[in-house]
Amino acid sequence: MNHTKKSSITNKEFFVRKMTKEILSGKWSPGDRLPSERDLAAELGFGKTVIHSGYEKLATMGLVDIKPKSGVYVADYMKTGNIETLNAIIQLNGDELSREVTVGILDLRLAIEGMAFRELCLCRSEEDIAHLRTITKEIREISNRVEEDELAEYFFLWHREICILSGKSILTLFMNTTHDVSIAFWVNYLRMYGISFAINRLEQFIELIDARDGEGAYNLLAKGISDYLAKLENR
Amino acid sequence: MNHTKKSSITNKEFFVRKMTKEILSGKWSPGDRLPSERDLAAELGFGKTVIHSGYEKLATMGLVDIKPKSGVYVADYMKTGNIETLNAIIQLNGDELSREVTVGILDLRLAIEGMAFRELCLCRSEEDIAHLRTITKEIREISNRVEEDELAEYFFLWHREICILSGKSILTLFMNTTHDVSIAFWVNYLRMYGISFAINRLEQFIELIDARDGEGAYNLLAKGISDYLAKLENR
DNA sequence: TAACAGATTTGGTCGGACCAGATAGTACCC
DNA sequence: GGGTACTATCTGGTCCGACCAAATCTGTTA
Repeated sequence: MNHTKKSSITNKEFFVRKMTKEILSGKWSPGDRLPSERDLAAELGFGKTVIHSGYEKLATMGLVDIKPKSGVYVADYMKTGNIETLNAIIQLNGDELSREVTVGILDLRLAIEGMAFRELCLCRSEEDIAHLRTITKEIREISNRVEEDELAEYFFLWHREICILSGKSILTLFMNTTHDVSIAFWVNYLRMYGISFAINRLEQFIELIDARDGEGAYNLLAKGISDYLAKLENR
Repeated sequence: MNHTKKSSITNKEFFVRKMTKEILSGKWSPGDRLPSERDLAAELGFGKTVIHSGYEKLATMGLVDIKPKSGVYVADYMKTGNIETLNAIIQLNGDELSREVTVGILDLRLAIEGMAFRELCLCRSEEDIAHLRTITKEIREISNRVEEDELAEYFFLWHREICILSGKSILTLFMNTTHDVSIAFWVNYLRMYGISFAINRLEQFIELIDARDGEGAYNLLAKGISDYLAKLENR
């Protein structure tokens, strides 16, 4: 059983990817009944356990509805899907974000991070500032020797750190929920503005937090977002 | 194998709940290595498949990290968790929402639904208005004969309908992501304001959408949220 | 002390079995 | 002909015990 890409891919993963592609490409329509676990197991040569587990995964991705003792049906995922569904769609499209998706993400980021910035400015300690400076310095050091995917991850972690330091753990949990979709955004962002500009922006945020200027940090975030959207527009 | 509570509870559910309690109660610390699938299976008298499946579930809840061929480790869930983690925490606390969580949810709702209201006011058709009136009428009719949980579900669906009708499917996906946590909110809301007030509020929204007054709808939403928080404060 | 090789432990997979609810077909009765 | 009750079958859900390959540990060797 060789799946060409990685020999480490499991049968479950293979099945999940196969079905994801089939569903998102429109081979099946919402409401369609998918083959039973037994039939698929026999057809693909996998165990029923694998198909069962795979269907469960697809259900958490919002792509199928499992009706016990009845069957597995393609979900109306544009109505009932969730972030996981969005992640699947983005991955299939090769990390290309539509403008609509981008606007949606940035609106959420403004809500989440804006709140985090304000909270952090109220409670930030000297250690917090020092910590932010340290990880920013680290990003600058590694920035010219890592892939853009990895760098995007670091930028995500930097902004998540704001949520963590703010002490409002609920913000961190929401932030993590948008992880995959945020990475796709950061890759685009870094391509558009360049690494140097992006890191400078991080340092500007730190200065504002150091000065306990919550409104300033919020406004800088809002301005950065509207600039990005404008630049995206006349590209 | 009798678990006293419900005879219908599966071994997998039993295991997941047990581990969820143990992890969230602090019996294990982030980074701790949990017992191997085999050991737990032997200890609890379950099959290894059950434990395996249970660990997978706990991983999607963000409570554990599974390192293949190595072991299962308790995740630093307050840093790396997601919405699923939040759902687990809320369920363990008996659907009681802390003020911090409530504020976080409402901030997100304002971002998501506020955008949906504005978009809908730009593109709403006569059919949209008629549809909203219909489902609102349905809610009024069933409101005195269903459980509060079910009614909360209807209120969630009403607000999700705003996202769907707005045509911005990304908003719907985000909205669905907050489902569980939103239900907990709506139960609280309906208890606090009463059913009649809540339904009247829905009808006010419809009038504003009919008049294409996006700002008005946004402001009404924002006012409703700040009122709710204020009422929550001096309770 | 460092590196290699084998034994052990680990999560992942598999297929066969059983359960109980859903479903559809059939025979029956009014 | 239309409704009803029964039954055979199909479904997802669960469970077990065995096997696999990779990660890890251990003890020996150079």
